[in-house]
Amino acid sequence: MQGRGRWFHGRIRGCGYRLTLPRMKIVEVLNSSKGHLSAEEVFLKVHQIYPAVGLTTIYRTLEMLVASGIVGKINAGDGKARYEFKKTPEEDPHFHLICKKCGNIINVEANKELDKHINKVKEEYIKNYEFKVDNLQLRFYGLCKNCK
Amino acid sequence: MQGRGRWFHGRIRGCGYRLTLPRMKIVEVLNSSKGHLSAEEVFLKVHQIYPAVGLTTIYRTLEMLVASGIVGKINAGDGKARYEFKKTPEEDPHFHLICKKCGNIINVEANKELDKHINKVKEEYIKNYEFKVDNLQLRFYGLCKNCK
DNA sequence: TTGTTAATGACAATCGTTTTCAATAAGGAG
DNA sequence: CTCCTTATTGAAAACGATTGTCATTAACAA
Repeated sequence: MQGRGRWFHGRIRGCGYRLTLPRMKIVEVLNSSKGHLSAEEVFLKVHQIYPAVGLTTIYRTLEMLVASGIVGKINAGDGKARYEFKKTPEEDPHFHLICKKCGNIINVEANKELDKHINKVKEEYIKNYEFKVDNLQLRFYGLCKNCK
Repeated sequence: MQGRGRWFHGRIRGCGYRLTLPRMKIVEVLNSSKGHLSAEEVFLKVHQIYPAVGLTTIYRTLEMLVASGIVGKINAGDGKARYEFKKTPEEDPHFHLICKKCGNIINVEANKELDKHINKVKEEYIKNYEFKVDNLQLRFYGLCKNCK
């Protein structure tokens, strides 16, 4: 990630946003964190390396990063949104296992076979319902290894 | 729905809840409404036929109905939960088309083929991640006919 | 009919998120 | 490098959906 430069810096500039200190710190934290973080979790982590940051800036920057396609946002249903850094600029289709108890979110690879079938019905829906599909989410709710 | 009695009355009693007037009115509204209603939309509709009702009761009753399996709850990501009445006591697997603009939710039938494949990967996840899957959601986000 | 207790409704409180606004800093023009 | 415009910032207040509190009411078992 150091070698060919950080793709997301260019992406931020390319989308017409300024490359500011708080933004760099926020992306840095997201980049070095595993899993899906809530806005407050991001705030706490950023605050450790850049105490001047405000929670408002976290929210605004996260929205900006989502709009730029650098960060994914998912709403698991517990009232707080969670954000995950995208490792690559390309779309990387994956699904989620969401633990009803601890709220933890696990990424799972998009099975080729399944992916094909989902895309088939997607085309059907576009035709039958005249619905323009931008993106889709497949989620499995239940109990994770630790919470069972 | 009149013929063999209202299955949900028995279900409510069976789950240990009392059959009260506000509850009957709320289920009546849900039963006769098409689509997915927010708590406030339910409140406004119930208020027309039973003005004494309070918003708090709407929320509490909706949660109770979800817990009883009479109503489905879905969180489309716009900050407000939506509720839909289940026509039958059995699970009726279906997916959702969610309009990013107007927030409208369209139910679509669960394609047999797709359903089979989803269940296959579900079994995989249960094995590979030791994750107990209770239920799943497949959503397609985009623009509906009217909003395109 | 009565007594117990769940359910109700008004109101306040909570929580995540957004808005407002004056102060600051990014980065293009010169 | 310096200046100037304008996006960005942080603190605080506002917001909207939902939940808690509590005294009053009504289900329904006895």
